Parts: sequence; structure tokens; C-alpha cells
Amino acid sequence: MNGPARTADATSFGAYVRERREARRAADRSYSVRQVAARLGIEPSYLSKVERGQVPPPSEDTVVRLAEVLGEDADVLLALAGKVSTDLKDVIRRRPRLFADLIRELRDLPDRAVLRLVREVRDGDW
Amino acid sequence: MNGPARTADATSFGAYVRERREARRAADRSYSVRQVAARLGIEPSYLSKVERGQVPPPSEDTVVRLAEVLGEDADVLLALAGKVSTDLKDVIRRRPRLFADLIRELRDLPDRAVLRLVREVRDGDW
DNA sequence: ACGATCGTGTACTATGTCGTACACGATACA
DNA sequence: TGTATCGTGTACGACATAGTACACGATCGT
Repeated sequence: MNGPARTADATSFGAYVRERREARRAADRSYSVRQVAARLGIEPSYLSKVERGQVPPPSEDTVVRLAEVLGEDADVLLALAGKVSTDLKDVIRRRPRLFADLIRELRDLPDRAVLRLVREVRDGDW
Repeated sequence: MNGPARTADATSFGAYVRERREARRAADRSYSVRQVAARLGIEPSYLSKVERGQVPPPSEDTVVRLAEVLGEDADVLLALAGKVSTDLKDVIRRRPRLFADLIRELRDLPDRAVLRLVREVRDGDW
């Protein structure tokens, strides 16, 4: 049974979104809770509660739209929401043995090693 | 009233589980629906419905226990269930930019290329 | 033959996810 | 000064998830 320790940190997700939205707002008054909510197609009161961590982070779709509106990286925002993009999960699901092994192998390696791998794959002829 | 819980997932997952359980059963009579369900800590009628794809695949925890009982690979069984292990998701969540990039880079590479990478990481001094 | 075990049908439910609907008082600004 | 916009509180709901509980007739082993 999964305990509550596994739930996403609603507070840090919300705080981050609020901070980013407020930053945008300083330059563009249209980044109010109400108008951003309207762009996302959700209720203002709901976005308000999300930003204050009063409710858990929204669904994947909503988080992705939020990232677009705020000009943030969707994968990072999803991570803060305790989620992983469906298209990444699909990659693993299609070849579970291969990708499960690889990811577990890389789990404890430092950023620079993983980064080196990314570049190697991108530049080499694989 | 049970809704339209009919996915292609449910069918192939269930069929696979049934086939594996029956295979075990040929050598060991204790692999009946009832006794396996008892080992998993679930109701026999539920396992029966799962195997016939009448309900969606069980929770991650239950799928993992099922893999143990049947001697199957948990990641593969989870994949058939349309899921990805929480510990793999955690790896991505901790360094989303790094792992999102890497996985997308590897998405369309052939098995052999990914496998080569796994071995390279495992054997080399990273 | 008959009790133990089998697989499965029907009915029901607790909890989680993902929001909506509307009202209210505060604030901005023309 | 008024009205347009603001953020937020309270209440509620639809649908998904992940099962349980129990009964029934079939079948297996001795």
C-alpha cells in the first residue's frame, strides 16, 4: 500500500506556479489568476487553490497547458506536479526491459555522465 | 453499475496472466485462481475477472505481487497493464530535463543501440 | 458418492481525481 | 465615485480506480 508520503508536493508546485505567474504579471497585467485560468479553460477559484496548495496539482493536460501559458518547461512542471509525461511513459511501456534497465543503471550517475550520454547519442550515428 | 471498463489493455494483460498461470498450474496444482488470489491477498472472483479482461488491470502493487508469484518480469507485466513502475517515474521526476531529453532521444533507436548503451554504462567507469 | 475445491456471476462500495458554480468583499482605475 | 476586475471561500458533483462479499453450479479426488 502506498502511503501519503508518495503524494506530490502540492505546496511547492503551487508556490512555483504562483511565483512564475506573478513574474509574468509584472510585465503584463493580463497574467492575473482570472485571465490565466480563462486561457487554460479552468475556473479562477480552482487555479487560486492550486497555487496556494489547497488542492493537489491539476491533471497532466492542464499542467502542460499551464507550462505553455507561462513559458515553462512542461517536463519540469510535470515533475513538480509529481507526474511524468504520458509520451515518456509510452516509450518505456513499449520496451520495458530495455528502458527499465537503462534508467535504473543511470539512476545514481551524476548529471554530467547522463548529459554526456545524451550528447553522445545525439551526435553519433546510432 | 460497472461502466465500460473495456480497453485493449485489459484483454491482453488478462490473457497473458491467464496463460502464464495455467502454464504454472500444469506443473503445480496450487496455481489455481483461488490459491493465487489468496497469495496476492485479493478475491478470487476479482482475479478471474482480471484474467478475462472484464475489468482493467489491477493497481501497480497488485501487478508487482502477481509478477512475483508467477515468476514474471515486473516491468513487463506493468507495461502490459499500461503502467510504469513508480521507482522509474521517480528517477525521471528528480531530473526531468535530463531524463526527458535522453528518453526522447532514444525513442526511435533500435533495441540493439539501446542495449549497447546499457552495456556501455554498466561496464565502463562512469 | 460426496465433500472439498474450483471458476465465475451479481451486487455493492470506499476513496481518489479533477474539477464546476456561485457568491463575496477587496482593489484598481478612469 | 462607481464599476470593472480581482482573489478567494464554500459547496457540490461526475467519473475513475480498485477492489470486496457472497452465492452458485461444476468438477476433482478419494
